[in-house]
Amino acid sequence: MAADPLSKVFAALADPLRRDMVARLAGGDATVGELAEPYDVTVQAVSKHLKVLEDAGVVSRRRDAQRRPVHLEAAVFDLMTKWIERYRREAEERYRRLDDVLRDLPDDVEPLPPPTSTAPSRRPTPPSPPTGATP
Amino acid sequence: MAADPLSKVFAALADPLRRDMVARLAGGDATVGELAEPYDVTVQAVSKHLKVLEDAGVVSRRRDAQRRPVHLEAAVFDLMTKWIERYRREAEERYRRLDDVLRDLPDDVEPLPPPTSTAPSRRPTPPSPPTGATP
DNA sequence: GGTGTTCTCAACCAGATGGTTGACAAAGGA
DNA sequence: TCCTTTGTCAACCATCTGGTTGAGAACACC
Repeated sequence: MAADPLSKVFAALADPLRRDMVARLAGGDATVGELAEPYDVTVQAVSKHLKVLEDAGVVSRRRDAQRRPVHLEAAVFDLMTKWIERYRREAEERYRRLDDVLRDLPDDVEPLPPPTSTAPSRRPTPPSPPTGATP
Repeated sequence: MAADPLSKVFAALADPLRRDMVARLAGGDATVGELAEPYDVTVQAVSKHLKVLEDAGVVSRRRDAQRRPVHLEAAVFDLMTKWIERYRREAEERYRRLDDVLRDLPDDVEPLPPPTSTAPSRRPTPPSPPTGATP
């Protein structure tokens, strides 16, 4: 379970029940019992889910007597959006450039059938294999 | 594996090797062999990873003779950012309001010690239990 | 002190996941 | 035609995951 932060956040939100809890926590803190109430699972299961979310930094827990109010940490979302936006933008940029190329083609050139051949070996960096792609 | 789309996308990106492949695909399409090259795993393993990404709609594959060029589908990222931004905004909104309340407190009220008691039972809606939080 | 409430920990189980090897299909080139 | 390249499929294996039950810790209240 020593995964990188980004993997943990994505994995934490890959579960619909956990996403549902996050959605509810966006409306205010809640105890474990309150969170478990609408679901057809034991409190223990919910407690495990919360541990996953906490481990990923998505939520934090205080101590209030025997209760453990859960609090949504909106900050981690930045981590994801940054990663997503980075590569989305890069990909879109690439298509914009491709469009330019196609538009600027002199008329006597055949307009390329389907763009078959793989991108011209423009691999940006041999991205240091399994580092987690989190530069 | 009949998970909802959002779960599939999050799960697909929860693996560092898959995220790394996405990062590289943002720079241009690539074949399975090219993608596998920098990693210390078999081509079969990479093929499996690509199936996960394809199943989640993150990539698509063409057919080019015996090659299968892989293409990044930037569109699915919208799905994620929408979900993320929605609850991030909701949570931040909540804190803005909390700040307002604290600022507008009459001076004779004790400024609240550490904010201990759970949020005032303001659970917005019993959010239709295990629907997947994908409204 | 005893009781009830809230929550976590440990052990267990079924199913998913990520990796391997081996076989094979499909296409290009000798 | 035969061989090589490229990739998938199938079987197998170890580990992770999400659920359960049972036990117990920590605290409030009688």
